Amino acid sequence: MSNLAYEVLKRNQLSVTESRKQILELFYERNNALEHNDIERITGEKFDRVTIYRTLQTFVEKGIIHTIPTADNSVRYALCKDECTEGHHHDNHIHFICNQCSTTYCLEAVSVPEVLLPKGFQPQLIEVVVSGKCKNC
Amino acid sequence: MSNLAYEVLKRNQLSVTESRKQILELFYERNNALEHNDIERITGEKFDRVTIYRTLQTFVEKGIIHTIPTADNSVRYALCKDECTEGHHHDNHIHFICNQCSTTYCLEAVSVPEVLLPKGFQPQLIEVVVSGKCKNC
DNA sequence: AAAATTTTGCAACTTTGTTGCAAACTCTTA
DNA sequence: TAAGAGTTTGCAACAAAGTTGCAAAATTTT
Ligand SMILES: [Mn+2]
Ligand SMILES: [Mn+2]
Ligand SMILES: [Zn+2]
Ligand SMILES: [Zn+2]
Repeated sequence: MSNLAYEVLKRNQLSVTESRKQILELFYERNNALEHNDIERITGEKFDRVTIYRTLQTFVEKGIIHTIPTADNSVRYALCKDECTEGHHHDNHIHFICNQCSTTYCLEAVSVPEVLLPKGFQPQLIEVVVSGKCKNC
Repeated sequence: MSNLAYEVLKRNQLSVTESRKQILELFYERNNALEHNDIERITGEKFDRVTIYRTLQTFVEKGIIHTIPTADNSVRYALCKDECTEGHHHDNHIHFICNQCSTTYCLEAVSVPEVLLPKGFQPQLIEVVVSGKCKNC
């Protein structure tokens, strides 16, 4: 819905522009992770590459989307839950990357497991990325 | 020791060349993860950028080193344990990246925790990357 | 020591990401 | 609802990261 994107932008004190609206809508429609490149491809030539970079960066800063670490060096982005706010991400779920269709899922139902670190190491953030075969492959 | 690198290359049926020996020695000396860029910097202008790319790629294929996923999009490499062989990595440890000194550790002592996935998802590889403050910071 | 094989370095190119700036757009306020 | 202030966009130019083909150099085999 066009309205959701609008509301989210407003709530985050962002000017509502065509690029921001459409890129955000894309995330709501697809409901899985996207890379810069996907967005460029899907939106066609509509927005400048630089605009897409800047939009994604803004969304990350505002806590609207988060990045997902991958073994190859691509950067993927996915929607945050509502608890994330400017400068403070509170995502506590793991990620799944399908080796076949390469879809990337946020598995909100699976929370990050405890890990016991050696003496002297103080954890701040734990990222778990599982790869394998997804439910559709 | 120059000899260790030599042996490892031989065991993996790789021709022993200056670049391979020196890059591999670097991993043994430093004993933590390195990125392409580190290697270029440390070895000075001695080897071509392309050679470093190709050497790292070869080492990964042979199971001599493995890559470590990171949230920013840098690619880090670290030595594998002996059980890794051509085409088959058997690393079962987690990684720690220090936010202060940005050193990346393979925590061999900490094994990857179990994760229970939703129905339909079949795990093949689980990557755990913890970031925070390391034992030296 | 020569021949066969592999690796290297170079050049040229692609892809990815960054920056400064004027023009276009969005928001505010009267 | 129109002008002005502020923000965002697209372009150009650049920098960094990664890839490919190929001849020359090095390594391994015979
Ligand atoms: Mn996620
Ligand atoms: Mn490791
Ligand atoms: Zn799949
Ligand atoms: Zn540290």
